[in-house]
Amino acid sequence: MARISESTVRRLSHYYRVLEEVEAEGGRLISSHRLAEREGITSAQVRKDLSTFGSFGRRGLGYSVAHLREEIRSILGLDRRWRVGVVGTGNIGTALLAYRGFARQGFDVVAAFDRERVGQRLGDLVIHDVSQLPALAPELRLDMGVIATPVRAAQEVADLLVKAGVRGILNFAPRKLFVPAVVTLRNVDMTVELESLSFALAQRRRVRRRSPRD
Amino acid sequence: MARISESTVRRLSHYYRVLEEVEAEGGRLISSHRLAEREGITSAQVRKDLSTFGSFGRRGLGYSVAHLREEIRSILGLDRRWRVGVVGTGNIGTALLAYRGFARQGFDVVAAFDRERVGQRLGDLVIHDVSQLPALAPELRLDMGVIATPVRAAQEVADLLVKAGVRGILNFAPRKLFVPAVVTLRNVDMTVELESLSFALAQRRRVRRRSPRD
DNA sequence: TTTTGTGAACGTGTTCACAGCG
DNA sequence: CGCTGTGAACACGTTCACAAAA
Repeated sequence: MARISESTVRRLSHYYRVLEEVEAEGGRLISSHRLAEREGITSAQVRKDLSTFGSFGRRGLGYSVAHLREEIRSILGLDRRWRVGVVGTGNIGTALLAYRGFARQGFDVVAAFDRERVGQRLGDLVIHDVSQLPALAPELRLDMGVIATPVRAAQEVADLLVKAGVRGILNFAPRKLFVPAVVTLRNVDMTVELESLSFALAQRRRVRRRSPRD
Repeated sequence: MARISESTVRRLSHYYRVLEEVEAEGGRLISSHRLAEREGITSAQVRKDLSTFGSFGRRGLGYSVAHLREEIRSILGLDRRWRVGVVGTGNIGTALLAYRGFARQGFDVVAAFDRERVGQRLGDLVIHDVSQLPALAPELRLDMGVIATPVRAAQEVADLLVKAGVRGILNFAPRKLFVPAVVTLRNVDMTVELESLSFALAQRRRVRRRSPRD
């Protein structure tokens, strides 16, 4: 199979969500055009993305909503359950633990770690000290780890998670992390997003000043 | 000025953070090579990014840490303060309100909205009902809005923020929002990130199964 | 006739490689 | 000699446009 771009995978997530909605609304067929419309992209993009994985549509008709949803579900690996450990139980960590949507989509948070708050309950879980991660690793069998700690602890936690055998890490700390190539890393960096907004707003202002009539 | 890519701006944020660190460590000069190393990218990328905005380096020497940091600060619009309104005071909204780092970088959260919890205090702020947004808009003079509400309210809140005159929106709700072109929109979607991890992990497994000796 | 699936064309972002300058 | 700044080459993702199929 040809290499699949990160952007294709992200769009697959979006298609999946739209399909869930359309299905709930009772739609049975959907064209690439309508799917594209709801995501604000082109229909060619939708067809190209989907064709990477197979021929799911029927010419002249479109895609079966239920069937396509099921295909994407399988492609994204949402047809199985993933064991997730969350490190850091501040607001972000808590948000992840609280959001029922994740459990519904196959992500089970099976352990929560923090340096403080050890022993406290958080939902069904008891908070462990981060130092317990290596000892608990064999029993937890984590697939993924979420880093929701302060910046300064992030790399150390990443190392611990890697040693604990996770194959994916979702990092919320605003810092570049280094992990072995076999471990997949995704970053969510609110600082970058806010600064990118700041740039866009400052930029408009600059452009307007420089060329008031363009 | 040539069109500036989204990825260049995002890297600028990263450079900025590295420069702050290096400065704190007492470094006075930095080469594109060293800067690149800390971000895990190529030095050509660093030079290309920076050259979009000017010639900040000195051949044979590198970049002055303090000067480059200041230049990027100005480019990103962090040399002024932005008035931010947060809608939704669940875990995500609270995280934003609580994180001191934002205030330090020029983002002042000047209002918090929610449907529930109206009248409660959150830090320095009193929570208002979302319906009060139009009435409060002239006095608040918001530059940006953060949407940290449940999915179903997100588009409605976006419309309210646009009417309130914000020029930038940071959206945490996992749904495509439609806003006028003059308003800049950035999305943070944890669902997409988790599903992209899930894909990567499922993918490795598939690849391994298909070609055990490659 | 409608809509998919897909090569070809296009555009954008990244990397190369080296001239230019300190 | 070292490191920046930058055209040229390259790689990759997106859009076009149309043959194929229902």
